[in-house]
Amino acid sequence: MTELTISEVSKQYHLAPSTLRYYERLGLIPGVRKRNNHRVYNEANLEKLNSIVCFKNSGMSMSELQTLLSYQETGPDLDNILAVLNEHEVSVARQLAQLEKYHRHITQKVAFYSAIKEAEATGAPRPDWADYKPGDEQ
Amino acid sequence: MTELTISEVSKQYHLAPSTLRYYERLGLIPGVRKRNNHRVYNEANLEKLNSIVCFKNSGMSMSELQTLLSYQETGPDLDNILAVLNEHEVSVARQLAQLEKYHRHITQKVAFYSAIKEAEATGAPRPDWADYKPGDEQ
DNA sequence: ATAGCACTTGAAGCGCGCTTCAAGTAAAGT
DNA sequence: ACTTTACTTGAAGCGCGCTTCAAGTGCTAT
Repeated sequence: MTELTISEVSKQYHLAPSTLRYYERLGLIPGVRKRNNHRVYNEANLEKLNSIVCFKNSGMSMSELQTLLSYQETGPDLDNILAVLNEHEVSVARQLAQLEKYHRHITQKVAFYSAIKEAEATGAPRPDWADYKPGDEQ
Repeated sequence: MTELTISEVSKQYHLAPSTLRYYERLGLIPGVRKRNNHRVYNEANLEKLNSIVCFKNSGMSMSELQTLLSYQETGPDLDNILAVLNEHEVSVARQLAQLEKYHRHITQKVAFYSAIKEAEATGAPRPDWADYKPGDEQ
C-alpha cells in the first residue's frame, strides 16, 4: 500500500507538482485523496499517471486523454476505449516509422560531415551529399 | 532546374505558406529568390526545407535549428555542425527507444481491453491488468 | 479600364501545455 | 509563541510554433 506525497510523485515521475495538479484539474487523475488538505497518491492514482505519461508523450492531446479517461470512468465503455486505443496505436506506429527515417537522415548527415572533415584534413576531394542523401521513396 | 511557387511547395511539403514565410523570416531558408516579388524556390531551398522538416519533426527547436543552420552558412563550421548533429542523433535514438516502449504499452492495453471484451461476451472471468502490464525496468 | 487572382508585408493574435503568483492553511520544530 | 516547511487555491501569465489579418502590389482576363 504505497502512498506518496505530491513532491515524491513529482520527483519519481519527473513532473512538476503544478503539472500534477493541472492534470487533476483536467480530470485525468480522479479520486486523489487528501490528508490535512495535502494530496496523497495511491497506486491506482500512479497507474493512471503512468498511462497519462505514456499517451501524452506518444502524441495524444490533453482533450483526447480526457475523452479516453472519461470512457474508463463510465462503464467502462469498452468499444470506445478500444476505438481510441487502436487509433492511437496506428498513430504511434506511424510516428515510429517517421522517426526511424529521420534518424537515418541524421546519421547520414553525420557521416557526410565527418567525411568532409576527413577530406579537409587529408586534402582528398570533397565528398558529395548526393552519395549520402537518403532515398526519397514515399 | 526545378522552380516552385510558394503554394506548390506548400502542397508538396504539407506546410502552410505562412509557415514557409515564417521559416524564412527566422533565417532557416536563406537565399530564396523572387520574381515579381513572388517567392521562387530552387532545389537548394528545398533541400534546406527537407532538413528543417527532419530536424524539427525529430524534436529540434527553432532556435537550435537557427544555430545549426548558421554554422552551415559561415564556414561551414564543421566541428560545431558535427557536435550539434551528434547530440541530436543521441536525442533521436533516445526518443525512438521511448516511443517503442510506449508502443508496447499501448498494444498491451489494446490486448487487455480486447480480453475484457471477450470475457464480457463469454462470461469468462475478467482478465487482470497485472498479466498485461509492461515490465517497469529502467 | 476594371476585376480577379496570387502573391507580398508587418503586426497582432492564438492554442496548447504548463508555470507562476499571491494569499492562505495546517502541522512540526525551536 | 513563533517560525519553518510543505503543501493548498484560483487566476493570470508565458513560450513556442505558427496563423491570421489588413493593406498593398503586380500580372492576366474580360
